[in-house]
Amino acid sequence: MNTTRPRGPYAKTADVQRRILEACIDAFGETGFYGATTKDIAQRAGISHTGLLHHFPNKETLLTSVLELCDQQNAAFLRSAHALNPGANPLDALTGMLTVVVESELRPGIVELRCVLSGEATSPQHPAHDYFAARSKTARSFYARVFSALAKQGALESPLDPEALASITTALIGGLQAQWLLDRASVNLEITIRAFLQSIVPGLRRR
Amino acid sequence: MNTTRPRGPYAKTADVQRRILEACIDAFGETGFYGATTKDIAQRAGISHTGLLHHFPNKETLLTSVLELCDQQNAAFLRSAHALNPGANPLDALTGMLTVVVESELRPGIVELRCVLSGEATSPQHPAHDYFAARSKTARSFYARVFSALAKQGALESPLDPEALASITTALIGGLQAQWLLDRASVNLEITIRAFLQSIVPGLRRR
DNA sequence: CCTACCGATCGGTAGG
DNA sequence: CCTACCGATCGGTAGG
Repeated sequence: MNTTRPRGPYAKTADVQRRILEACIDAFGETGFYGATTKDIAQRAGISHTGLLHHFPNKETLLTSVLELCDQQNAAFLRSAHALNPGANPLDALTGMLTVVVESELRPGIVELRCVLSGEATSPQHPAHDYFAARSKTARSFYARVFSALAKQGALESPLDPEALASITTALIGGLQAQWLLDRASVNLEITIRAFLQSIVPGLRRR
Repeated sequence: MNTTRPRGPYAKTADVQRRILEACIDAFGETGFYGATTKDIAQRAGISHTGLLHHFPNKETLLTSVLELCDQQNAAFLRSAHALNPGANPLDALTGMLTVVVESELRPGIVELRCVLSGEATSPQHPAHDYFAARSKTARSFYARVFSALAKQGALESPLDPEALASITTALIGGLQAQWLLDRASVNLEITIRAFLQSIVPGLRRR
């Protein structure tokens, strides 16, 4: 029985842990960190409550683990799209980030997770506060480098400086995702974000 | 004893209920609807748990009441700024909304409340889901009328249509407020939003 | 608007 | 002695 899973006694573990984190995406995405219960997460994953706590010792570890998983998946995709080097190919970076947003529409649970948790995490005492604060800073500096590189090439058409555009782009994506979750019929994530980016980066119009 | 409070047995009630709703702003803003407890809210308001439930029969009523209060305060301000008639004075409407955002910085608790609750409320089963969905629609149609009126006057300088700009403006404000809560030092709400609006509405630059 | 409580459920841990 | 769990239950606290 050769499957694609790793050999040895850890094959099952990786599988179960993955199912647990998928359950976390749903549970935290629906009611947030505070609203979710470890017992409900265990039930969704198809294991007992104590079985859950064998793999992840407490609720907070579930939170940090699921955020780590999402980051790894995002990073893996961006690497494969060669979109992580903003200085070298700023246009690729922008289209790469756009594709991530479009792909995310296929997994609304991920969008809900980020939306609900980032809202909760604005409070300093939230266990994911530092994570989201750092993530926000990282996103803004990423876009700032993209827009700076574009400006140097004369490919930026806006009276606003790169830092302001970075802040605006980050806010726009987050805010639009929230809008989309509230009313998926009348909000088109891809078209709206692309239209905004094209209005300030003419080179994006030919893609 | 003539004070500024209304006569009769209801004077104290209005006062207590106001303190309760202020406590709700803090509690819901810190941990969301799910994370907040009615006992904690009672304590913050300086009354007993059952005393709280005398004024508001359950947790959900506290939520709807506090959202109603915020809406009333916003509407009262916008009326006084003559910013609620987008067709007549589109520039006044934009500067009015900008002032609301700036004023909100003086009460971070209100910004946190909206941020945390709107995140939680993206889930359809949340008691404030319909409220935030309707609010989002209202905001977008308001800005769509503002930008349409500006376009008719030839005062709109953007390749994007009024509906897209409305969606972008709404998303930008919400997203920037979230960014500001995570890092107040490096995000300037007023300057960033004003800069964006000025980049598409030249008439705003002279204000 | 208080003290005194309820049915249930919380996050986490015991022994096996 | 390891892993992957189970049924039962801990001390406290939830909304009402």
